[in-house]
Amino acid sequence: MASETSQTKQIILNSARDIFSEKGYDGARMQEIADRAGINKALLHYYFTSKEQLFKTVFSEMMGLFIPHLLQTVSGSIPIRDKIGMIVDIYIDFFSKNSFIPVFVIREMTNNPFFFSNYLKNTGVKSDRLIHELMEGFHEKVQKDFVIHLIINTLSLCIFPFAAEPVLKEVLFQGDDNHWKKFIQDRKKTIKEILYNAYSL
Amino acid sequence: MASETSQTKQIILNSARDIFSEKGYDGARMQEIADRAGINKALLHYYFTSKEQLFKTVFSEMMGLFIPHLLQTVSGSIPIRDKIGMIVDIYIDFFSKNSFIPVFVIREMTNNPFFFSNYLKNTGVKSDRLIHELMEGFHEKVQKDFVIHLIINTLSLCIFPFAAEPVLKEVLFQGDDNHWKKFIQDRKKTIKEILYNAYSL
DNA sequence: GTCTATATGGCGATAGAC
DNA sequence: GTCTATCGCCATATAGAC
Repeated sequence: MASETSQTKQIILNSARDIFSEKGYDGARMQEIADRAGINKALLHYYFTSKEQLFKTVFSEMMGLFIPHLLQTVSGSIPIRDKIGMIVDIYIDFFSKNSFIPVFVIREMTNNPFFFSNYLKNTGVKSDRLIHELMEGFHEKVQKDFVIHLIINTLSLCIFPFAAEPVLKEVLFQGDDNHWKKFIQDRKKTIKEILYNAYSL
Repeated sequence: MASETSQTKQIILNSARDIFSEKGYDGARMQEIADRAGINKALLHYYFTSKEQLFKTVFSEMMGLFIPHLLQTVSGSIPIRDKIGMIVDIYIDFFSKNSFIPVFVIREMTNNPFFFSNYLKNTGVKSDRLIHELMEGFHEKVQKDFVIHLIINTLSLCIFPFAAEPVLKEVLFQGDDNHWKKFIQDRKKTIKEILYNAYSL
């Protein structure tokens, strides 16, 4: 029946998400995805005709987990200081619980940059409009590149630590997971201070 | 003769570096590496017994291109402000010319974190000593985590933009490469200002 | 050292029974 | 919807001539 169907499909998607996150598109094996889902390869191909189609579905699902919330915050009519603060909180909290996403996004964005920009295009995101909304948030007149630096600085400070987590945790904290978790929570405050300072907010 | 030998070997390594950078370990094909080197697969296996061995050689060679210079700067006896300034310049200049390295490092560090921490271990890098050297660079007494934030902030601001380059260039600059290059040169100044500001240097 | 040819295994995908 | 069995291809790696 229909509910059984979609349940199996969702189990496959969860399994695929885990494997693609861990191994990347090229490293992932359909067999491994099937194993983790507790089914066989044939059934996998019954629901998703190809590996690429499965991947695209997983990719869109992942983006949908945090992009809409983020866009809504950027477009909101609150002061720019609060916008930045909220975005930092959203990013750090979300990536703390889903630390595989930054790794996934960076790896696949370099493997196939058009998956990402097409996703944005298809969901109707206009980067130019977002940039102008942020520009208008400043009291004085600011240049476009000024705001782009702000965007990239925020993304860098929030995303990079998670992308590099395995090595940073190992090298700087000798693999101590509790220390790492505490450090990441500290980071919300640290990043906000840096950005408020840098942009006199 | 010996010089011919090592010349072929070096051509293979250059070729392998390009392909591994572009496609990652799993995406890279021995055939493609051989093609770009202008030889055949059999000869490739004559010089490097396995794909993994070839990869490890390339990886170490890449790390050797910028890690030593960086460590030397951190351990130097110059004021901390100058250290940070120099590190930012080194990173941005080097990655501008070798933009494949951040992508490569992030992808492979997540695929196999121990390649990286083993590399550091084998080259005798003591992260704890580096942290303490930086701590002593501040006039007032600072906590260890304070310096670790500084390190991660610097790495984030310098590395992330290159790791995300394909998407950022497409989404924020509509693929305009000249604008991107100009923007990256600006970034040296921007990053230094942010860090000097954040740490009252 | 460098080549052609081939072994060997694994992977994505399909056929077809139930 | 779910399974077993298998096809066809491609990738790494090796054998062996020159």
